Amino acid sequence: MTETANAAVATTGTSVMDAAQGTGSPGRAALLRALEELAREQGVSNVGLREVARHAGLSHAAPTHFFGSRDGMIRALAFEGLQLLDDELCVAQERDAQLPGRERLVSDAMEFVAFAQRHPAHFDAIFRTPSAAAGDDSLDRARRAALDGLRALVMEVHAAGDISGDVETVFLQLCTLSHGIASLAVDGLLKGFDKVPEGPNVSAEVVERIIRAQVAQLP
Amino acid sequence: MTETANAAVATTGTSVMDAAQGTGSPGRAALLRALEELAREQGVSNVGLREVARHAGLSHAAPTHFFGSRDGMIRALAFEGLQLLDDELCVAQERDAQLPGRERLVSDAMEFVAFAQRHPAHFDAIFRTPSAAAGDDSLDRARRAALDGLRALVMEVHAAGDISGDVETVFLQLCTLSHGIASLAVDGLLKGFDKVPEGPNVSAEVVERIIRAQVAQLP
DNA sequence: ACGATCGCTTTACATTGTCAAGAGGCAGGA
DNA sequence: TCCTGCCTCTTGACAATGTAAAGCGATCGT
Repeated sequence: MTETANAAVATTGTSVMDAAQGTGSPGRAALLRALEELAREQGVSNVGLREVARHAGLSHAAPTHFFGSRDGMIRALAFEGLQLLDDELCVAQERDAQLPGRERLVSDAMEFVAFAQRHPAHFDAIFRTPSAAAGDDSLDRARRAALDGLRALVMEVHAAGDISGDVETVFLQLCTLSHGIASLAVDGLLKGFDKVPEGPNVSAEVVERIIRAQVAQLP
Repeated sequence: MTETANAAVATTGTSVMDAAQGTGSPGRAALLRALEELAREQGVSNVGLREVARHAGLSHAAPTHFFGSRDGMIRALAFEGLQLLDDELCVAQERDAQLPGRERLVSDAMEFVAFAQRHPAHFDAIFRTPSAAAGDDSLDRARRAALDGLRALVMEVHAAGDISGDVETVFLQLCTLSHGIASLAVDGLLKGFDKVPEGPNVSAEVVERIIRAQVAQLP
């Protein structure tokens, strides 16, 4: 039983996504909440297995029981985060369905950055701890699937004639730009720039200015 | 002597930059080389203090002797990397001095992600391990200084009339886009996209396509 | 010649991640 | 009813880690 625990959970669900929350024993959920809270302050890769257990009020071996290993625990948080990301992006796309095409692109990219700032621990686990996910292709697939929503939106806006140019390149531009903003914002590395006010997290206005400039410039 | 070792080194040099290589005892240099090699495969935050010492053929306490702590060791790698980044960006800017304005922007941004792919351990230490640098404002300042070259270039190109629009926003666009590409490329997260060939590291052509599209669209 | 500093090791200790072996409870079947 | 198995979780142990303190030889300034 090296990592069968989460592997089983990951392949049992109906969709690829509902792996994390699926069958939630109270202990398991408490551990994930503790991990999230600690990782939000220290970064995922700096939280310890036993620290999480202590914070959740359980014995030091509880995490390995549920997740198989420390990496398994982080993977579980990543899956939970992908589910969350998918949900939030879906409701945002619904909400903005009647906006003009380019506005929908702006909104979607902003929503991605907002997700990273709302759930920094999840964001970290999903996109910035690939070492913990090495050899787990299910996470790779889930990660890619979560981005398909944005890809589809780009194609839709392109088909409607609101933008032109190569669809995949536009998609890559939006992905990398959003990821860059989110990463820098979460790490507090955007603080030193002009026009970026200090504060707990980067204001949405700055994010919006960057993304809006980007989208407005699309061919 | 909590962290006086590197703090002393960091404030002794003539410039802010030459902190890492400055006074290099052979042991210290060997440790940094070992750290770089190990971090290039495992990621900075997954390499252990004793592992580095072993790899360098020294006793397990050698790193703390030179760097004060594990975090100090990572900070030292970050400073070394900033020096390196500054150098490489400078020679690139000289080399491209006679190119048209927008080409210089493209080249500079590409040089940044090339740096990240050439020196993933340094890139990681500089921009993606802020927890290790917490409370060390000298690293913050050095990080920002390293980006001033790009900012100056943007201002120059703007002054020459090759681009218009808000300079700081353009600068932020280029920074966040480059950082996003570099981060995803280093973590191997760009592999699953269409148009991105598989391989050890993302080909420069893809990077160029994204950045070139970005720059071409600037107002 | 001699103390001080540099470069590094040895020893020691608290803490971590992981494994094996349970303990207690709840379900279902005989 | 009792037995069996599973599910949740603990206890105990072990190797490995990060950090601190003390020490040891060489080199250097005085």
